[in-house]
Amino acid sequence: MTSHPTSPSLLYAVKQVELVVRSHLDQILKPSGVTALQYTAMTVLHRRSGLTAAQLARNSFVKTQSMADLVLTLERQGYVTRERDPEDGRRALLSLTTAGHDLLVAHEKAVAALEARMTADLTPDQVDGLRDALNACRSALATEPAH
Amino acid sequence: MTSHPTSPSLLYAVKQVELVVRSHLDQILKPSGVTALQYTAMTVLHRRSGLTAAQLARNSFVKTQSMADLVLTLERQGYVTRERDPEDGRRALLSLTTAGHDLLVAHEKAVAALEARMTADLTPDQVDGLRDALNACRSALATEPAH
DNA sequence: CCAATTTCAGGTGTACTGAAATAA
DNA sequence: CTTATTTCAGTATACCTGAAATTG
Repeated sequence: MTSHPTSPSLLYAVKQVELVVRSHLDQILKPSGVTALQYTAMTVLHRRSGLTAAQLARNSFVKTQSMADLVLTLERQGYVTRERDPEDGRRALLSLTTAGHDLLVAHEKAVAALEARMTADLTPDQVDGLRDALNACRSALATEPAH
Repeated sequence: MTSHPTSPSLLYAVKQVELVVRSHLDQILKPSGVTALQYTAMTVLHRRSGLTAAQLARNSFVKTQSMADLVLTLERQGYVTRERDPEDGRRALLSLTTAGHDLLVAHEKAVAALEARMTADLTPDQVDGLRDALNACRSALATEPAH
C-alpha cells in the first residue's frame, strides 16, 4: 500500500520488532536483575573482551556517558571488571567476570529459543536474507552521529 | 561449545539497526524537542486517531504506565489532546493537535530520506523481503507478554 | 596544545512495580 | 464482583548536555 500519508515504514517495522523482542527478553532476564540492554552489552564483551566503555558506546551508537552509566551498573553487580590498560593509562579495559559469563550461559538456551520462535514463519533463505539486509542497513547508517 | 557460545544473532542485528536508526532520528528531531519514541507514537496516532493510552501501550509492547508518561509529555507540549469517550467514561481518547500534525509534516521528508539512506544498498526486492520478514517476526512474537 | 578517554555534576526521558480510583 | 482504564507514588535505568581531569 502506497496510499497512507504516513504509511507503516521500514523504520517503524524495525522498531516494532525491537520492542516485541525486548519485552520477551526482559521477561527472560527479569529473575537475573539485568535488563535487555545490559545483557546485550555483556554479549558484546563476551565476543570482544578488552573493549573500553567508549568503544562499546560507539558500537551501540550512544554517547560515551550513557555507556559509562550502564557499565558502572554491571560493575556494581559483579558481572564486569575494569582494568587499566598497562600500555595506555587513559583506557579502562572491560571484561566479563565469571559471574557475568555464567549469566550468559544460563540464558543461552532461552534466548536462542526466542530467536527461533521469532523466525518460525520464515524459510531458512528468508532468515539469511533478513540477516544480510539488517547488516546492510546498519552499515549504510553507521557513521559518526555527531558527538 | 566449540565456537561462539553467543555469536552475533538476529536479535542483535535487529537491535543494532534500531540503535543506529534512533541515533539518526534523534538528530533529526532534536530541534523539535521530541524524542524518537514520542515521534513514533505520534505517527501511530496519526494513522489511528482516537486510540487510548492503554491501546497504544499494547501496540508498543510496553506497560500502560510507561505509555501514560509519554502521552502526558506530548500533551504538555501541545502535540496531543485527550478527550473522554462519551460512550465509555473510563476511556481517554487521544488525537493529534494541529501542532502535532504540523510536526509530523515538518519532518516527513527527512525521515523518508533516512529510510532511503538505510536501504540504499538493497534492491527493491530485498526491501520488500525485509519488510515482510520483519512483519512476520513481529507477528510471531506478538502475544501478551504478561502484564 | 591537541586528541581520546574517563570522570563529575546535573537533568530529562523511559519504563517498571505497586496500589488506588473510576466506571462499565 | 470483575474487568479495563486511568491515575498516583516511588524507583531504577537510559541517555543526554556540559565541563573537568588524565594521559599520550
